[in-house]
Amino acid sequence: MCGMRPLPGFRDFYPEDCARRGYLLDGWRAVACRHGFVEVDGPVLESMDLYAKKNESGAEILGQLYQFTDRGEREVALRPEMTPTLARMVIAKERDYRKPLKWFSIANFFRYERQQKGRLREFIQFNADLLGDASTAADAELISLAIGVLREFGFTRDDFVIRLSDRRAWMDFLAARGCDEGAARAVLAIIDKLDREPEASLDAKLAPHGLTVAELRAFIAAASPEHFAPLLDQFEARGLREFVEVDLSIVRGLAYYTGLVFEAFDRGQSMRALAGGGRYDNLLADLSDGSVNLPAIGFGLGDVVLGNLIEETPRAREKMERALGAAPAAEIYVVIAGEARRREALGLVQSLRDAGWRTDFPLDAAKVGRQFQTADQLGARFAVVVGNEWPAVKIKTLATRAEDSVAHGALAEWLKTAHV
RNA sequence: GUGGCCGUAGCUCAAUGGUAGAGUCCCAGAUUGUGAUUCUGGUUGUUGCGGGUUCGAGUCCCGUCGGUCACCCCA
Repeated sequence: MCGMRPLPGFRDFYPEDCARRGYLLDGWRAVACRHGFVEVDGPVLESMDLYAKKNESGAEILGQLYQFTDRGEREVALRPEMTPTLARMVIAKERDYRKPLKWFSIANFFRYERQQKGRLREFIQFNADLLGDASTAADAELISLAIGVLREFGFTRDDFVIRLSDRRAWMDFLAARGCDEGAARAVLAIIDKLDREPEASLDAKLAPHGLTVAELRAFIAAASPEHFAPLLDQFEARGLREFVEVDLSIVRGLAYYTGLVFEAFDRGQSMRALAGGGRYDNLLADLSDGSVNLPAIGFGLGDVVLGNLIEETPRAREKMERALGAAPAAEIYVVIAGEARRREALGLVQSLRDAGWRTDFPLDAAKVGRQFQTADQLGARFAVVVGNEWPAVKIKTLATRAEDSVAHGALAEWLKTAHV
């Protein structure tokens, strides 16, 4: 009310929302580290030049920037993606690091677009990039990370698939059909819409290039597996072959991709791509005017679509709920049964906290029944009752309602054995 | 930027153009030290906002803001 809502496309994170977000970020970070990637980050605010330089033709992209003039008269923008920042960082200090670079980042991004399912104006994205290695082994390593991230949340081959494609296959095909590079780019944009636009309208767009939808579909259907055989073998060796398939209809929208491109989809096809990426072997050289020439491959994965798919997939949702349930607001609730013992209870609370237990207690005098109810609602495993029996305390295991009694000095030991 | 649908209590939703309601949540209590149920009581509304039609508008019309979905775009 009172107009005190967050801006369109922006989110408040209440405790349960923060817990969910933490679950996603922890999973991303854990899997990336497990794959030998290290974390990097950059500023939320960047100079406009960083984006203007990369997208000479991208007036559309510039129009989606949160852009303004700062108090120092600088033209700046909130970051809409990680790649320009990453490219700048790599170009500046790449000689300080052994190759290949295996970097990942977890960052929030801002795009001024109308929101819809799976798309907001501020979102969080996991980005991973492998730089300085142009091999198929590097391709497989990066895509395996994408698979690993999705599997981490409980998804299986029944839930998602990575579609592999290669722009070089298309460029060779189109060159053989007489398209120059500019025409080929235009055709790629049309291929990107194959399933979304009526065939007749696509045929009309293809006519100037001497092509038809039928011919494109025939090429997609005839996708030569030999070309992908070395890559597919890498997944075979990792036991991940079932998570990938070749699909040349994937071309991705960005102009800077130079070869392999891929997208992750939910098997139900009920939402937009979960993740997408590809090779951009020329970008660093282009941005650094040739001074840094590193091949690179990377992908991004957003929190919004991933969160939606987790909610819609029972196996994944249950896994998340288990994880969140395992981290209650309090493990131990100290019940103060007699206010005369509040000082002793405070000392006990402090010692439990120092010992590493998530501990809570009532700030005000309250009925014992109410205190137990609070303990229950916080998700505590144990209630420790401090009252007349001091220096002994009662320990109640809330789930079983079993009660035990120990000297307060022996509580830490009791909890340690009970916890195992 | 374009279009469809939607906007009523904190939340989920009712109400033929005729007195704005239910459930839930939250708070308090049910003979003073034991939590899931139950019972009782209580708070909460400029019906998103602004105009218009009408004797009368939550309801119909226009605008606006927001939500949602699709187009555009997808880094």
